[in-house]
Amino acid sequence: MVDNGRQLDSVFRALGDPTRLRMIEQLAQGERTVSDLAAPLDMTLAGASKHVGVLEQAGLLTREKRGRERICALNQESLFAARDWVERYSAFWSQRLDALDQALKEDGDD
Amino acid sequence: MVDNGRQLDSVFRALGDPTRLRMIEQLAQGERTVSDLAAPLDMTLAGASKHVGVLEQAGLLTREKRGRERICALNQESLFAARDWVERYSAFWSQRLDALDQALKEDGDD
DNA sequence: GATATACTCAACCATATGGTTGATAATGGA
DNA sequence: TCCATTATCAACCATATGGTTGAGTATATC
Repeated sequence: MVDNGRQLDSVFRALGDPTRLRMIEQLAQGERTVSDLAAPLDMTLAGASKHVGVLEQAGLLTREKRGRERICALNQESLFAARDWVERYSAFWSQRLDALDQALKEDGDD
Repeated sequence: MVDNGRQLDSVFRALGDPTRLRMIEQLAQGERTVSDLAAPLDMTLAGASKHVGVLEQAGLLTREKRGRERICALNQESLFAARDWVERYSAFWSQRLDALDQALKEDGDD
């Protein structure tokens, strides 16, 4: 088991760009070539390719050569790692709010 | 209902830095002053303050002046927005994998 | 009032990032 | 074989980012 723990920030950084978010949304619906991903974007193919590279680097997708195309596919693991982190820390916070709530309720309970 | 939808990327970008991830982890345990957040970091207070600003800008925390201190507290909403997005698109992808699985199974089912 | 504390702001610097163009490689189809 | 398609690479540019220092503003404490 790899320690994904401390490159989570690179996953979030990769998601921190509207162009790349769109790419992920595309890929959630199935495999896409780099050209497919580039098509809806107002950008050169080379530019789009660089974005794909960032997502690949962060482990969010895989790129497989098939003929002269490169087929991109989502890689769940990184997405799940991000989800787990966010869930964990928003949950912590929720618990604290609940506890605070409880304390206030009991305090005003005379 | 505000359209948070299209500044999600700023939330992810804010999370895309290890220093700021640590800050969020701190804040998940309760309110903290800017100095509290800065203490464990190898960085000037001014530097830490800028990071807090980024998180505030992205809506991930609120900063409230109390005496000469600024009390920082997590703001669930942005965190939840991030969680929801990630959950949604990783789920889409899972469904596709399941469907593919099913199709393959049925195909080889003679 | 004088001084220390907590923090922000502005200016600055080095590096990273998002984009372009032009060249190149590899594959597919006429 | 010849050309078009798909994609990457390298070089370049402008702007954003992460950090610093030095100064300034409130607030607390002596």
